[in-house]
Amino acid sequence: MPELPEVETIRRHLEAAVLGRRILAARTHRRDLRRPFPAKLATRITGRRIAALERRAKYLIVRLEGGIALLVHLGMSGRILIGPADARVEPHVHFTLDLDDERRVNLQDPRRFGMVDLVPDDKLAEHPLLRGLGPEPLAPAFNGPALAKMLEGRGTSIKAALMDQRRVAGLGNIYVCEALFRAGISPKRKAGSVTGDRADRLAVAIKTVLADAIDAGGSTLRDHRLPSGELGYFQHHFAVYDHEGEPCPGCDCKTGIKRIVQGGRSTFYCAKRQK
DNA sequence: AACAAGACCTGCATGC
DNA sequence: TGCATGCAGGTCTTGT
Repeated sequence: MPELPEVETIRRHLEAAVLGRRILAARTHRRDLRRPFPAKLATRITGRRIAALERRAKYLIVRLEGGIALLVHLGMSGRILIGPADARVEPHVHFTLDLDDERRVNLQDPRRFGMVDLVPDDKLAEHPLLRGLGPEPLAPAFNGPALAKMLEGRGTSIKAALMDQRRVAGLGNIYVCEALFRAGISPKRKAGSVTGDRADRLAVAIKTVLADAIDAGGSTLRDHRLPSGELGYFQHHFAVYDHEGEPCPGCDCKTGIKRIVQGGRSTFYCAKRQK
């Protein structure tokens, strides 16, 4: 499910809804997701207040008082929903936090590709899952030259390079396709050939598509929900993603939007407009 | 070292 | 109706 805009949307809504609340009870409802839940997780976080909500790439970081943080990844199908603390636990809800205002935070993830870890604040920066991540694309320092440098010498496709979290952090299949369309760059182009003006255009396209998607609450194809249960609606603004066979919104070409497979994932693009 | 392919899981749409 | 197939927002591991 979630790429950077979906995680950022969830982060913002959680910040408004649960910042400062105390965890009265925490429960895991199975022993693992993609990886095991940390040992004694519930015991170690019970009684603590939620001190900050942050995001790095597609990871949500829930800082708790006392110098520890939950590191959460939502995989493909994960959501975080807030509901009443006395409600029945829904199917596929694997982790719950009962708060001091009679509400419950539910982590629901049918495919269980997500994960939760518990990390001391001073160990976060060197955590194995965060250590190797590339730059945040919405940071001011991310620009054409910085992007070109990350892509320098890469023989792989620009599509595959942008999907690689070590190069740019937080992009996934949807927003890579959409950014390449906005920048007029073919997904098949060699990553290392994206330099100069092209890299400038791509950096701007990445920033704007992410910002637009965050403004729209992310994209709900199937699973993504805001913590309130509301849908995101950026899917209505896709130019190419999931639009195989439809006319290209940017030109009058006859072929329309094509779908190819790169690295086992669908890529959508306009062969005329993207070079 | 870089890159592609396979594995991990469930649910849903499609077609026979 | 039932069953098989393929596909889905991501990463991690394995093999070339």
